[in-house]
Amino acid sequence: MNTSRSTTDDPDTLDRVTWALRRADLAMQAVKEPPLRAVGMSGSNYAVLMTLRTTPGITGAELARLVGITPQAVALLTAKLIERGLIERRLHPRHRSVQELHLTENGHAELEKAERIISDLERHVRESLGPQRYGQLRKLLGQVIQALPEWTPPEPS
Amino acid sequence: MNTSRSTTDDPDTLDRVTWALRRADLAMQAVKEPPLRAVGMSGSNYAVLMTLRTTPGITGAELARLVGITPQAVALLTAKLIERGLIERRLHPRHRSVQELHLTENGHAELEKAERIISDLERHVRESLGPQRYGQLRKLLGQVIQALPEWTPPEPS
DNA sequence: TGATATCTATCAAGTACTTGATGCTTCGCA
DNA sequence: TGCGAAGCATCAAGTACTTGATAGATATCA
Repeated sequence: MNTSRSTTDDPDTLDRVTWALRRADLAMQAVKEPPLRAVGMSGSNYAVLMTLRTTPGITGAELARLVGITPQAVALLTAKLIERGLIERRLHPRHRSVQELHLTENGHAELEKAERIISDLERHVRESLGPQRYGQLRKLLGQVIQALPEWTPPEPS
Repeated sequence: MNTSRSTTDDPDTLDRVTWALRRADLAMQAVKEPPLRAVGMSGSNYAVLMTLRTTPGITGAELARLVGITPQAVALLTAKLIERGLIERRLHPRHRSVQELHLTENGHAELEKAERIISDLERHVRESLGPQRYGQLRKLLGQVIQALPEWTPPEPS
């Protein structure tokens, strides 16, 4: 728990947004993983269920792209979640081999437990920053997400 | 390459900073991993070398905490980096069994190749956001990193 | 000085992914 | 209508970590 040294937080490195973003996400994972595990939900599980809630009926491949993992990994994850009865597969109306993924009733309930933890963390961040800067950060992150895909790596000189 | 659908970017989910942060880092990883690999450097490698540059003489355990992985994982990573001649171990002045990690001459040079890529990405983000908002984002992320460890998870009601 | 606690490194075994390759199904087009 | 291209799912094998446990070295304090 002592990050007091925090040598990586010196201006030289943190003045890069790319690095600050990485470190911030890392710190976020570090604090939210343990309580999530306590309610039986890993970070990946949460990401999958959360995505499934906002985009019901998504296919495995689409899910993979959104969460940032491979289709194979999705297959493994979903298999376990189906076994636990948190999600279910239905037939796709057009494609027969493709299968839609949906949250079950139980899945919604379990997700809600995790949500209580995350929204408390969210509240803490908002109160630490204040509503003004909290809103700014939210907006700026959205803009970064939009801007990133436009980038093309430089030619090796 | 088509993230045109982007269903997870809707206001309902992205209005959470915790989620936006995750997605932004994911998107960042997605664009920077391929070019980094092209110069023979994985994301973990880069993080290790970068941390070692700003904090020379760090121990494996300290490195593990800063990068957010286990000491065992550090041992595996460093073993390969030593084999490639990018870093080296020296004896710790006080503890005999503890070993300091340092970047080699070669390591600095290789890191520089990766740096060219990252700083180009950094430039793109800065130009997309504009200097004003870029600076804000940098500052806000720093504040989030500081605020996170203070949080304690809620009691299960 | 010597017992206890702490921090380091590392071995062993398991888990969560990855890259690579294949078959099936639908779609666009001649 | 039939051919080729593209997208989805899944099998197999390898890699990058993880949790769990152990041993050695130093600091703390009675």
